[in-house]
Amino acid sequence: MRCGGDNAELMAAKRSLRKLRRSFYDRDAIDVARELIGKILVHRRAGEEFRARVVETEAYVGPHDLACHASKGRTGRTEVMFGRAGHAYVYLIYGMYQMLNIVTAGVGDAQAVLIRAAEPLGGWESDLSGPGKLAREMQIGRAQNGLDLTGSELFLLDDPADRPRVVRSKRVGIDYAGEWVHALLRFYDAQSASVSKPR
DNA sequence: GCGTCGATGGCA
DNA sequence: GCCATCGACGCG
Repeated sequence: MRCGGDNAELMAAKRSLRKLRRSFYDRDAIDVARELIGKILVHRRAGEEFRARVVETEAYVGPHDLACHASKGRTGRTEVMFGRAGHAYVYLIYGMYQMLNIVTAGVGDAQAVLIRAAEPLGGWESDLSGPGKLAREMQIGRAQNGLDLTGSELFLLDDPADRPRVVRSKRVGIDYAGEWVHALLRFYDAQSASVSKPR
C-alpha cells in the first residue's frame, strides 16, 4: 500500500482524522446512515490497508421494517444486529457477494446501515460503486462479521473538512418489502461519481 | 442505452 | 425457494 510521503497538506489532513467512537453508532440507523456519508472506511488486513470515502448508505431500521433482516426474527445470521452498536454485520447474498453493514442503536434494538459505495483513497484505484464490489475490493467478508469497529482492524474516520451534500432516495433491491419499498432510507453524496445506479 | 437473465450458496 | 448483486448478452 502506498503511503503519502512528506506532503505537508496531506499530513495536516491526516492528523485531523479521528476514529468514530461507540457513541456515533449508538443511535438510530437513519441518523448514522446520513452522517456516514463522507466518512473514511479503513480495513487493515495482512499488512495491507484499504481506505475509502463512503458515498452511499442505506438504513435498515428494525424488526418492523420489512426490508430489514431483523424482521424475520433473531436467527444465527442476524444475531450481531441485536447486539451492541458499532460492530460489523457481514452476510453472503446471491451465493457470491458479501454485504458490509454497521450495527447501530442499543442492544436488542436491531438496526443497521448498509455501506453501498465508496471512493478509494490513498493512491489506490478500484471500483467501489456497489455493495458487492466494495466488500470484494476491500477484502471484507464473513470473516469480518462481528468485528468491533472501535478496534484497529476495521473502523471509520471522521474528516471534519468533508461536508458533502447528502440526498435521499428509495432503497435498492428490496421490492419484496411491501410499503417499505417507498421509504426514503438511502443516502448518497450528490457530488460523487461513485454512487451505484440508479440515482 | 436499455431490459432480461444466470451465477451460486447459505439460510429459513 | 428465496435473496440488501453484478456482469454478460441481445436488441436494432
